[in-house]
Amino acid sequence: MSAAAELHLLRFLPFRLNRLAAEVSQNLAQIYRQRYGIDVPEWRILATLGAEGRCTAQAIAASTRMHKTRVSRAVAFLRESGHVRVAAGAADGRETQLQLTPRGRRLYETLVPLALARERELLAVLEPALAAAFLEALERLESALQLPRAESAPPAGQPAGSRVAGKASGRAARSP
Amino acid sequence: MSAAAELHLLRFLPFRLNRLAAEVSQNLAQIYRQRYGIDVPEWRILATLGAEGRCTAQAIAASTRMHKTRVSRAVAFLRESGHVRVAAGAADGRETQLQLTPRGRRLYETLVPLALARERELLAVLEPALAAAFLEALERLESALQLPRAESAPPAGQPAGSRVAGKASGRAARSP
DNA sequence: CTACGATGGTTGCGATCGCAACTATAGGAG
DNA sequence: CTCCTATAGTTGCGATCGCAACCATCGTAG
Repeated sequence: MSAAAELHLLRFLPFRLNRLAAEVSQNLAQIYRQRYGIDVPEWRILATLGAEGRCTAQAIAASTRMHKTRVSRAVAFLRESGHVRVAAGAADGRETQLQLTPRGRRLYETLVPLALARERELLAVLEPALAAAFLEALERLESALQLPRAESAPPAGQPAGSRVAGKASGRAARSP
Repeated sequence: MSAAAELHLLRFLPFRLNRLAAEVSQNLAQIYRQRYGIDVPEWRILATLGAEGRCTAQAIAASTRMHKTRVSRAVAFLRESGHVRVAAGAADGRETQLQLTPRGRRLYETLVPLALARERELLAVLEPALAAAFLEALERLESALQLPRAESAPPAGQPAGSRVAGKASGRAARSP
């Protein structure tokens, strides 16, 4: 009866998930931190606004599960740097509709290909069937934990974005 | 042509991994933070020492990929709280061999079942084949990113710890 | 119209983290 | 033996984060 289970950290799922996520994030974050002067929270806001067009800070916080203070500060930074501005039609006096400026859009369009390339690079180490299973499992876990999920299934073969672009250019660097 | 690639954050793998890991971690961390007064870094050290028996701070940092200052501070805390002590046979004057005190061992043996239960609970939302695929994919990704991995495959059915010992019980609560 | 609870967003503050610098010991090279 | 470099571990410091408190506005009840 008195069986104390042994636990090897390197086989413990929560630890492994954390470590993997941290590693993946750091790789990617370093690129847009050093080259474009933005950090993870800022990137998430750019990505949300880039896809959604416009939404409130509250909506960003809800879908990304970032704390609202984190969103607030990152938005303040992006507004000062001219990547984000408040949208005109302010229905509710409390909320602030946000959207990308042209400059923010250019930065977004510069970052997206990098992000997608990194994602593909990651999934490339899994053969297609395994990758599909992995994504399926991810979806299940997210569902079980009641995390916000994208509605429709991604176009087969491309887990995240899919479209390609003629555009490339855009020079939206920063540094402070 | 200027169709910029769209990227939906909710389908973007690095983001999803981060969010999932944070969610899983937080769930678990809250338990041993509130009930036992230890935090994630401390837990990782307990887990490492519990399984390894004894090792240096450097070894802990390497295998967990925590920054050495984080390890240093967590070890300091665990030593003050009487869960960890320096082991006798100090070969090298620079390093410090660490090990659990009996009290640390009791806390470890209290936490392990909670951790394993949580892990099982998580994997239970995946049917066995999918869970196996998920773990396989995880392993591949870790390998691709050159993260430290456990050597031998886990006994089928039990992803993490498995072994039993004679010891059990112990009441090792704390709070500060 | 005024009062009041709820919500969107910001700010003060304490805690944590990582980097860089530091101390101390180890292990050669001359 | 002394110098020099590398490694184990600690500490000072600035940056980030989350919580709680706060401000402003909305919606509703009286």
